[in-house]
Amino acid sequence: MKFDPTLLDAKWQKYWRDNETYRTETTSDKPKYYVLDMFPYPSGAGLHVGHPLGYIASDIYSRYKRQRGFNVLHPMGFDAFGLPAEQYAIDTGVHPSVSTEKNMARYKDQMERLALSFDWSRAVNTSDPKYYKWTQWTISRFWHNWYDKAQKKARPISELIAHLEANGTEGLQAAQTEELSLSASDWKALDKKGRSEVLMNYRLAYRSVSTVNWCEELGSVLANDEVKDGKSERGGHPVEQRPMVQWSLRITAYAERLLQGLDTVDYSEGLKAQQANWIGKSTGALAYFDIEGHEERLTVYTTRPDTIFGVTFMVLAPEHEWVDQLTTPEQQAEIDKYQTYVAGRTELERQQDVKTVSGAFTGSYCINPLNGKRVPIYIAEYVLKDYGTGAIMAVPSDDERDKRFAEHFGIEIIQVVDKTDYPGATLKDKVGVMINSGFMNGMQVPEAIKAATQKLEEQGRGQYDVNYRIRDLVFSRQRYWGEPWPIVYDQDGVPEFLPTEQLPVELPPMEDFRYRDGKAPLERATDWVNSEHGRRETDTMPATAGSNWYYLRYMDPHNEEAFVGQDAVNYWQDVDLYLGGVEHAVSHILYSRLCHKLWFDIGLVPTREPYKKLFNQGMIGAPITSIHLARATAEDGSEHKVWVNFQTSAGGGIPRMPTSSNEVSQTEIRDRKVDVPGLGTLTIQEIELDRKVPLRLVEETSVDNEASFRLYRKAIDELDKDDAQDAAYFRQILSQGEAIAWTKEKDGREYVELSYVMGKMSKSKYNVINPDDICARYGVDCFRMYEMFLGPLDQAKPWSVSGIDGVYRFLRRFWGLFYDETGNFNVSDVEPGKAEMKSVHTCIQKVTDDIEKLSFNTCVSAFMVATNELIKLKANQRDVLEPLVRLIAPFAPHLAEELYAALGHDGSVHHTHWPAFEPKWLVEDSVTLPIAFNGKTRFTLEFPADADKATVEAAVLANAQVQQQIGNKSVKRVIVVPGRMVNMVVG
RNA sequence: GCCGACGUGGCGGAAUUGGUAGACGCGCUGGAUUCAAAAUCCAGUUUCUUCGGAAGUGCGGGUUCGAUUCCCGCCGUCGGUACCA
Repeated sequence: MKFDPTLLDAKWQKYWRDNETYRTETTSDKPKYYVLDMFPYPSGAGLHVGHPLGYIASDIYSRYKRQRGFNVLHPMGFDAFGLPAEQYAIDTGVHPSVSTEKNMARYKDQMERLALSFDWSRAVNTSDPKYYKWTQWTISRFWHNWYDKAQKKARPISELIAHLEANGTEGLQAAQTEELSLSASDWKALDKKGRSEVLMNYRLAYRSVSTVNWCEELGSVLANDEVKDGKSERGGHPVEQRPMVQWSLRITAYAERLLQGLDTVDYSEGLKAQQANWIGKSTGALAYFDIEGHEERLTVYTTRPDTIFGVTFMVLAPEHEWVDQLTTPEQQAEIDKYQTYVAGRTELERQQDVKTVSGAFTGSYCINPLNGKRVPIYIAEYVLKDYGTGAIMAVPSDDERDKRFAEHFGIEIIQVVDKTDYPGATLKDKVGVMINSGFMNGMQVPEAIKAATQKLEEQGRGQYDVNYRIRDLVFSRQRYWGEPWPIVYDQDGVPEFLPTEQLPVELPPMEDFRYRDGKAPLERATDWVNSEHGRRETDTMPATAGSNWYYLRYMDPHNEEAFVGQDAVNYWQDVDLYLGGVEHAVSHILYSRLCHKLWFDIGLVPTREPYKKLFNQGMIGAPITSIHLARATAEDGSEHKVWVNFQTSAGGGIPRMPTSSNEVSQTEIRDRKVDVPGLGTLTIQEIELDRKVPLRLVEETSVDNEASFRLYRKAIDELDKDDAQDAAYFRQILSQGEAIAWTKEKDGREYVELSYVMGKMSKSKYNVINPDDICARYGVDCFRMYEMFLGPLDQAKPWSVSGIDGVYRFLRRFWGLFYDETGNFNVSDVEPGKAEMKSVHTCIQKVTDDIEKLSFNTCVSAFMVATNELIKLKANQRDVLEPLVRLIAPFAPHLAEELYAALGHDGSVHHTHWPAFEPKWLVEDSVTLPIAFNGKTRFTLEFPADADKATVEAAVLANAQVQQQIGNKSVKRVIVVPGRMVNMVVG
């Protein structure tokens, strides 16, 4: 049989389907191993070559673990709810349920085609009512619980009610929206509505008025992580801050545990840092400042209580609730004016311009609790309402922003920390010696922080405090395509979470679900809203609701009694290896960790963390090529249309791979001159057209070792019928620059040089490279191994097809170990020699180690090395080749299956054991050691493998070559590292 | 600004706890085979060189018998994040 990958692909994929080779038992006597991929949103563009990188890696690992005797759970599903599907529906008129269904089928086909060993009987779809019944149920657990800070865990609301009935809020240490003070009789006196409002203050899923990111364009609020640079991550629409009634999850209750849990999991340092950063823990103190002429004391949070003697003014956020009371009649006009100014600023404006100092004086004064000094109270937008207490004590000597403010308003600056010993130190470094600070004078900063905090506490004017940057998770969206909140309101507007029997609350079928007139689309489904149980909530949940818990559903996907069965979760426990893109590193991981911790608290899951090990694969990008038509003027004043290449005209160097989903920023044209043959130097006036060019029309060449992309004139004619519109468009734009556009090659072909950047593959950028064509041409095994061979898994890399031939050659050579040139099976049962066995076992050791390290690129190279060696040895013995087949099975499943059968076995190679590494084959009689002089290797010498240090040293010194090197110098020292090398210090 | 990652041939990238830098692959050069091409096979391929060697892993120091690896200080690239008090 000759090597024909296309034939093998078809044959064995059918076999696997027919035999359900990858079916996973829910429980087993075998040890479990759970390998999870982040499930995709099924977009209309299908899979591109970037998607499978992580899937192939996790597949190899899963197959490896199966062969090591584990019961492996390796599932796949679809994250089908969310904005993209809905937006697509609005644009095209196709209902999201229809487009999603179609796209999922296509994704599944493509994944099966790549031989990914998913157990499809376990697939989930977040938009399926059978699934989102339980998504709604998971959120009910938030509703039915509160967080007890004393016990550091969630407890049922019923226990909170019992506490309120017995003691009111006395002794209650709960995570809450605001501090409540209520006696037991107060509680008992409350009616249903009143009690509901009190409980809402404690529930882990709660409704409140909060300042949210509102995006008018999308007609919905957005979570903090859905906002980038003051714009919506999806679509780049403007986002404003707006107070609204919203459902939220009380993630702040878990801030500390989410932070500490990071020490117990195997995530990369960078990822842990990102999570920790998002949680944003800081320690410091609250300080209470008396306000002249007022009863209340102003509370501020500071990380530097030691600098309190340097306080010369106070600042409140412009939206702070006390601003009105504190404003004196004389200052009223100024404060009003400033508040109006701030309210008119968008989030983006506020972020972009942080250097401008602005603020207004309220007219009121505070008293410094430690030195009694009278300080003025200002408002300014650099103080944020939502962080700390929304008010600060300003220390202009040690804070850059306070300093700018003080200088601008002519406020006194008092030095309190002598940092002469620490040049360049900032406030955050917390170093220096205290001066002008009363009892703290002479103390080092860390000591002074403790002293100041202690003093505040003693006097009842402050206390030690911990602050977290993380905000509660806004969990409402005013959109259609998501899980409805299963909440109904009675006549008095008291909300009730529907019981499990009444779930799921299904989305009503709607034709038109555009956001309109400031109302959520579901509000228009009036029959649905006015249900027999009461008026329904019309907000839906964000896309993260479904992905928070999907890893649990895979364990037991068809359970109709529970979100996951106890037996299943007790067996599978948690995810051992989680693979996915770095773009989900913060939000998705953090939110599902939150959910898991709640479920742990209430006894639903046995582990504290959902994902033991998390690995982020790098993105595969492709060039995004663009053509630019510019209007330019020549020196004689005549006007021309010219093609310009942004990179070359800007001299901007070689574009690199971005590693996130960020949009590629357009390079500015710094140098506005272009040379055009026959016209001289032209000055570019304006870019008239800027159009992405489909990558398949582009030829890549290399000019001065830099990649260069060219569009040839005749390529336009190759646009097929599907792209008739594009073809016409390109003809049109190309004709506009006709006179001077084309550069002629020697052979007469004409081209335009294109600008390019490396970026994420996307349909809209015309740079999607589809794996199907490559698989059809080289076979799936080759595609899989090539993707792994591209480089380390966690690194971002550009897709390049150059090099795939090398992998293809390797596979054919590997095949050639089993079959001769005429296609006859040619494996002998002769006992192999030592050299052959050494090759194989070197390979077994290397591949086994490297799979464990997820270093798949080096595995491929180990296979190549072994194959090259065995070909040289003309090895064709069964005992050499059979272990190799089992070893390569996770990488090239079709090839391995075929060869395994050819070797005379029944059943699948993927159900066999992993070849055992036997170190004895690597033992050599002699070793070759490098001989170095003063650390520089000169030559090598051979020694018996068991020679000790003294023997080697003696042999080296007796060697003629060594003596020649030494010459007339003397040997000062000889270092012998047995089995490694010899180094001689001569001089 | 802060946090994190990275920097090795023409290119993608290898190098166990510090121990022969450049594995493996691409590309390129030469050769074999062929009427010819493709495919395949063989050899070479860091740079410089007076052909003895010498230098070399972003730059400058340090530790060490020995540094791509460890330490200090820079430079550059990428990613995340930010009036967070």
